[in-house]
Amino acid sequence: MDPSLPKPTPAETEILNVLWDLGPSTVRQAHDVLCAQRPTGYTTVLKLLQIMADKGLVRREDGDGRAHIYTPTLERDLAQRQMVRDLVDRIFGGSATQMVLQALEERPASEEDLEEIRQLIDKREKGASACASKLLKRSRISCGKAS
Amino acid sequence: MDPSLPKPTPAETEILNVLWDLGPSTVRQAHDVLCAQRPTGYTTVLKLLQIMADKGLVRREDGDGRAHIYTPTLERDLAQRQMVRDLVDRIFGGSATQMVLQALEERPASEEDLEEIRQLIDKREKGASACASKLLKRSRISCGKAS
DNA sequence: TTGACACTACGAAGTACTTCGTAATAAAGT
DNA sequence: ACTTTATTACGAAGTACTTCGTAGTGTCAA
Repeated sequence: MDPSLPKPTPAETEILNVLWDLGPSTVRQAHDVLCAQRPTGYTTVLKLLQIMADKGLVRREDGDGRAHIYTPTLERDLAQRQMVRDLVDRIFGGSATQMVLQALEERPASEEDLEEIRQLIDKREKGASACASKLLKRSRISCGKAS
Repeated sequence: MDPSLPKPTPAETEILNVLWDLGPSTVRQAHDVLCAQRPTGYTTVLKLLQIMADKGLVRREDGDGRAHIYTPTLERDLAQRQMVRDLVDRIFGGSATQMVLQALEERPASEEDLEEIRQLIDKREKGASACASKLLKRSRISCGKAS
């Protein structure tokens, strides 16, 4: 069903972002948004979408009028995960953890963000190994001073 | 000093990985390793390294014999961070948090890994909350949330 | 010295990516 | 019907990436 789609190129990724934001769109709609970000020719967007349709990155359907409607083949989060995977394989030796550490190093995340990540980890740990002892080890916000 | 080096291409990244693993190396050393991973011509590696030297991705020095010695310009972790940042900007709208969430979604990390991440978050949060509660003296940096 | 060898320099071919111009076509207005 | 307008199809130019072959050059041993 999904015979491993090709990795979108930079220009293609830009278009995918627009489609994910807008939902199924015509060339014109995509072009208008894209053009607001960066001067772009209409036929450039058209061509890109045609190529992407050939590659299977987008689906092309007929709309009311003559304009076609383009829809990304993959959901945004799925595509994101694939791209993350690609990066992890290429430069982190397959260790997502290493990448996460670098990512957290790079940008100061807000407290809410950190909390969100923490919750995901909690869920993970709970699910991954139902080791009861681990659960006790968990303390919410550590209020102590330096470690 | 570091006039924003160009982003390494896939083939260049492969070579950088080898150089980071091996340390400063000759073309032959890099080629041997690379060739073990995937059949590669010697002059291909040579050419790539020459191009990378032109771009500033590697430094080229004279070795004992005729062979030059190539060294990555950037430390591995720094380069990794740049590439992460690039990905985050291109497909996560600049939110490293979103990427971390997807990364953790994608691959089941080991418990040790999760613990490591948790510790980093703890350190982070402590820094932030310490700023909020303890160091409220206005003489310090006014600490809004991390922007 | 000369031949063998290792390394470098250079060029060129093949592919992919990006961009746009032009022509063809269909819809809509006058 | 005819002109205008919006859309698609196609091709082509320019750049970048990847790969490798060939030629040049220096080193060392016999």
